[in-house]
Amino acid sequence: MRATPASDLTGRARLRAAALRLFAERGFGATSVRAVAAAAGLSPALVVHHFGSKEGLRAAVDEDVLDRIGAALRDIDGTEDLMASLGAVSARMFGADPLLRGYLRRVLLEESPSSAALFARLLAGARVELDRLAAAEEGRIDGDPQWAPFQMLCLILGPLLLEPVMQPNLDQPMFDPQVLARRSAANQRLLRHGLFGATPDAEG
Amino acid sequence: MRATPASDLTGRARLRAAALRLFAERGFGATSVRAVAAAAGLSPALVVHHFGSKEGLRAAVDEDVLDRIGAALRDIDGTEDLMASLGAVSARMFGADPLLRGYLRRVLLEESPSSAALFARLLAGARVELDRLAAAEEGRIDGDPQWAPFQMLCLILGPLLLEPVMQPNLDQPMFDPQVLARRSAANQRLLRHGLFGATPDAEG
DNA sequence: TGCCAGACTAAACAGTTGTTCAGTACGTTG
DNA sequence: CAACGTACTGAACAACTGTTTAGTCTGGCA
Repeated sequence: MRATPASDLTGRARLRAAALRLFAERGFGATSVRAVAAAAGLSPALVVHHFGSKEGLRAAVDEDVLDRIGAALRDIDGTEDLMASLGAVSARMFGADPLLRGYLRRVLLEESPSSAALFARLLAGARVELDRLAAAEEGRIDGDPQWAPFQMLCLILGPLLLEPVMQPNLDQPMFDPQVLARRSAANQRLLRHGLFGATPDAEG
Repeated sequence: MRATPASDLTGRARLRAAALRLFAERGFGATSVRAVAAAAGLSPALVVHHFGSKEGLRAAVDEDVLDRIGAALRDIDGTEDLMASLGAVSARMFGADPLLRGYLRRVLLEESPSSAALFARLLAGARVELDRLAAAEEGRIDGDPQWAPFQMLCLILGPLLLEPVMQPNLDQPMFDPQVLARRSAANQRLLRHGLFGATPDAEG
């Protein structure tokens, strides 16, 4: 599928990749065009040749990242198993690439068209997911039904956003597939029964 | 004659306040010393005179912010009412000042001594809070007891971190005291019984 | 073969960056 | 009074910023 052909190892792609890394690590404002070019082993002038400006480079990186996430979300949309979908969302989206996580972190906490679009999509997904969960459960949501999807997103996105401060307090890598699966199971348990399980039977 | 020589309207304090605002709005890397000085109506050279360097200024702002938060947390430590404490944490800490929220957002998502110290403190608080909650409930935690406090922090910090992307999807100001109280009640309900309430009884 | 579009570069542009320096104003202390 | 420390300033510093320009190289097409 993803061929990664030579055509995508061109200067343009190298610059975008280097920018993703540096923007994720240092932030957009603190990253110079020269630093990006140097990291890609290319000339600074090539940035403006390919992307028009530094802002154009950011737009290209944004688009690339959002495309990747959009594709991951689309892949998941078909799933029917609750557990699998909740877990898969986290795994596919955020487990993948530490750089992607870092970049996403920065995107999500500013108000921009990109971030608004991404969050709207996540919110819609959370609502669908909640409906499924409600259907599997008895039915209606107890508390504030409008706030519930936001709570769900907090549980999913929280570890992503707080990774830098949470990780030092944990002994296992937060985005290891196994840990991630365990976490999404815990999230689901919390959403269904709260922390203090009403049904201590079932799953071991 | 300064109108109020009361130790905290001096140039030093004005610079710190201006820096807090600009760092919160644009980030540290994207804020120039000149911009800070101009916002405070002072000369750029005064920044280095008082704080040694731009980095020194950041340290001073960090210290100021963490002190404020530490004080707020200390005030709460005495509380006994569950609902009140969970709500009060959010209200006192984050409801207060939009600038503080913005700054905190940036601090929390990088790995630094400041952020590590702050999060460690929050984590300890969450554990205490959870113990209280568990005591009020029957007893032990169902799922992963080590992860539970992190989930709690996700619910509390999530809206803070995601404010810029969440707010456009809501019709009321997220950090309005009333909204905040409702949110913390919803969080507590979620933690106790999950989204699909087992006990639809009274509520305050 | 000649030719040209596109990838790519070195050098230079004007503006901004954090920081330094020399010096002024002023309240306190000797 | 003089001397001093401290808040504060404008001007200048070298280094860096994003961007421009003029030019070299290369692969494909006429």
